[in-house]
Amino acid sequence: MSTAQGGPYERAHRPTRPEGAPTVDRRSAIRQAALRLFASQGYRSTTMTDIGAAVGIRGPSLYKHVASKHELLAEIMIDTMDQLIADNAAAVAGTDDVREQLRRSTEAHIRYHARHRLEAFVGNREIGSLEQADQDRVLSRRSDYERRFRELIERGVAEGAFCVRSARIASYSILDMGIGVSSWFHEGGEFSVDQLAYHYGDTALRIVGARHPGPAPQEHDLPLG
Amino acid sequence: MSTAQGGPYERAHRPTRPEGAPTVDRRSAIRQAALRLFASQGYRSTTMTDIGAAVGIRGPSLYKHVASKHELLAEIMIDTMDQLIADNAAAVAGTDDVREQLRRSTEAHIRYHARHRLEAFVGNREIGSLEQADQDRVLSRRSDYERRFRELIERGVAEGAFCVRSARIASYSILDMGIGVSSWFHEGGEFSVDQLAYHYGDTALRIVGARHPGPAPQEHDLPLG
DNA sequence: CCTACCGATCGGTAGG
DNA sequence: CCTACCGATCGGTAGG
Repeated sequence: MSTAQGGPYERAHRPTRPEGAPTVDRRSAIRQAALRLFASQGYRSTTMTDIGAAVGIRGPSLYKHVASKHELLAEIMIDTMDQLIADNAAAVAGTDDVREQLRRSTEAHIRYHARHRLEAFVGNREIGSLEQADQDRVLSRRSDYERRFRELIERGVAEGAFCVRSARIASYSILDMGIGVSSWFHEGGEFSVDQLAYHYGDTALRIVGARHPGPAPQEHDLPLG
Repeated sequence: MSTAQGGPYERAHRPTRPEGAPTVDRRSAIRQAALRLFASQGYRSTTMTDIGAAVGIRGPSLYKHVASKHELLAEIMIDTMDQLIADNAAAVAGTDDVREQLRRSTEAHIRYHARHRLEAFVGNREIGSLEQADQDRVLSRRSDYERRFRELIERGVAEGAFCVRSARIASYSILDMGIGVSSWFHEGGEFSVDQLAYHYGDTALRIVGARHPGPAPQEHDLPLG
């Protein structure tokens, strides 16, 4: 059940590293190990002993670097939402065209869920494992993030660029597709991250029934069109 | 949150029911309570004491009705996949038109995820909590289910009815949208289950770039079209 | 960074 | 269907 067990031997009382230098490094190693374990075994099934073993120390020694197991999970999930929001802000900042903004927002969404599969996966599965205060922090960020997509689509509809019955459901559709990516994507498969992002950018535009820009309104034969 | 709690009183040593009659009823009550608790707290955080309390008995008494906590989870998840596959088989059986088959498949998918939110939610979150043999059973059914959508889309492309770059990704997109529904849908909201299913049926046809049937090929202005 | 250990929890069994 | 309880696990602390 445990992981990087170097075997029960040659472990007793290895002296500390050359004096406190790589402590910062150590902390991120712990976080990374925790993330991997949370993703593969679940938060609840991962023990401090597991996390310690993954970085070569005992469970109780982790408390020199982190305050608690909860803190590790909360940090991962809050940072994930902050990154998604920051990426989205950058995506919409580059253009005024609502179609292009939706394409870039979707690409950023997909890129994050493909490149940071584990963070996204844990972030979506372990919300209920957070303490109330941290759960509130994550959920309010998630609401912000969802609103960005919804309002973008509403604007597209208002401008006549998009055609959907419900901007809310269209935004959920696009977001949920991306969340799914974090479950099945792996590098080295049929598509690269960039190809995947571009593909989903197109799909998002299909979902919202995007019409080509230009002076003359165009016809198309889509359902709901 | 709990169900048939008769209160903590009048509980000590109630004699068994009129001889083995409602045992079947009891068992499904236990299963329903377990499902609710697994969904809200997670499998690992739900105790046999919790489940027992939800049906008005003590934890150890559950073992008169179920073999183990694992069995409860495995049953829920396997039945869920069997139901999805059966619904899909019924959906495609009613017509030969590939567009209509995709629409009905998507509607059935959405309907299940809206009507059986908890089953779908638990089924997607707790795969890692299953024992190996049960996990294999669930994953092989899931593969079957995914293949049905993928092959349907491949056929649509071959017939010239659909236009996608990757049938696999298109099928994941549609399936993942549905999975998402089980996270946010609740009855009494903006849409009924039927409206939601119809809406997503349209969206699926947009995703695959469905063209209208008929002798004359038509033009449209979709990306990837 | 370690060992020793506390306090609490939990799935399941024994025996009635 | 109950109480009593076993065996195991776990997050975190004490003290070095």
